Amino acid sequence: MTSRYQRPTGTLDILPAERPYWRYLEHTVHEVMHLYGYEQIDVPVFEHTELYVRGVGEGTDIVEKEMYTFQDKGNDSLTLRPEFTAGIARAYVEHHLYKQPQPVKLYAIGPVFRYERPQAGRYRQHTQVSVEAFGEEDPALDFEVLHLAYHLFRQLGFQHLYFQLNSTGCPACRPRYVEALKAYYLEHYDEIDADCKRRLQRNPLRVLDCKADQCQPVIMAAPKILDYLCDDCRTHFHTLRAYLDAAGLSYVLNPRLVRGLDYYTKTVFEIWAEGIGAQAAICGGGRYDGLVAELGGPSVPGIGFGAGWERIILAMKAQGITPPPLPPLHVLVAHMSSTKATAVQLSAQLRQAGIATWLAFGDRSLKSQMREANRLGVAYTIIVGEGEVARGAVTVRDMRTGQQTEVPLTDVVTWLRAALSTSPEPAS
RNA sequence: GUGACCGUAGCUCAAUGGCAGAGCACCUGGUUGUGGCCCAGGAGGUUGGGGGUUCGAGUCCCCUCGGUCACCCCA
Repeated sequence: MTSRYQRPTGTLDILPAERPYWRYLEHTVHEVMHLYGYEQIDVPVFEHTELYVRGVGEGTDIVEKEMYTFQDKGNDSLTLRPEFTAGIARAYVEHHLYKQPQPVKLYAIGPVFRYERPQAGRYRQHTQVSVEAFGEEDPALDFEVLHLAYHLFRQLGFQHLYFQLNSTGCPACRPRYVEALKAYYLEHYDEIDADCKRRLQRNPLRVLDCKADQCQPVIMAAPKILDYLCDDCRTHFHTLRAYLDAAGLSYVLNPRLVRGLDYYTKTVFEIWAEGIGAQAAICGGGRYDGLVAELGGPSVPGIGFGAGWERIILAMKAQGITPPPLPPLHVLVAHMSSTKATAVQLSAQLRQAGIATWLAFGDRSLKSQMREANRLGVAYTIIVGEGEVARGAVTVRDMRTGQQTEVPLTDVVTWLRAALSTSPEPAS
């Protein structure tokens, strides 16, 4: 049957079979965040449109063509969040968190929305964990954030990931670099493709990560931003690298790494995974020292990153990382149709006693109910048979050994608790 | 927004323009009340939708919807 309704383009239903990945990610993220002293925050799924225009930047693709913007009934222009950082920075300012001891270290988990053409690892609604630390310019904080990301992925079981690191300078030094880059590109104007000609006008730094073969020689010989950093940025970057090197956190120095959001300053980084298509970045972020001020707050530095759940899961599958399975049910209650009433009451008692129970429905053969029990992987099947009920008892079958025991109804809970505690690993 | 490829059973896929099929999954039986393995049987389809060509369309053509992948860009 073809379904009358289907999910909107670029959205995902996460069916039970997929859930273990999500549960595992969520669990691991909370654990690692706590380990590094980060606290969870939740911000609205939509904000005033202006926040993103100011925060993310007017000329960015996100703002120009990817936002889900709508008018509400009060004629306010609202936008489904296309990223977390602006909303979290807004909350930081709105609740005067800059008056608390700094740095304020936060993380958030939830859906973000961008109107894009879907492809491998890219969806219109996707899930991110966003990590943000405000109020500290010490490169030790950059190190901490990078190390947190590294730790998170190691904890998840990743072996082969590629850390990409760069510095994009600050308002003091970046303009000089952009001028130099533009001048260089104008000299090579007829060697670059149409996209790059357009980038040169709109967002010059982006020419650096052009993928067109034609542009590669030009990129290779282009001026490097690291040669243009001001003293402050250079010192910051070198200190961070020293910390990373000492910690044995290996990375690729990638002078072509630039990011599409306007707020980034100094440190920028991404983590790439293989085997998940063209959208290889499972994590991306950097420092945004001007953002809080841009949003009307005090001049407070910040750094953070976002990591995309769906891409992480793709990468896990590509690398053969499987999440721990959910625990199966403890018991299935099977019955003859004549004993169903007893079975129904027993299932309620078992659940009240904390025993995970599947009740067989309908009037089916015991064979069929046993097959169901086998499929569910329960440790025990409780057979509510006529003879047993007449004696005030049930038969309990150990699904691993096949051994059966008649247990008085009044003792079933105690019996099962004892049995389940001695054999926590159910039959599979 | 641009481009390429693809829509057949719940899933993965067959079917030269000529009877819509297989494997897996599901259900039932093989045991008057017993799972897995095995065996037998069953159910399940508007071939995404609409139009056209043709004696005849899953197959060819057009439109449309959807998916996938890539570009742009991003997690």
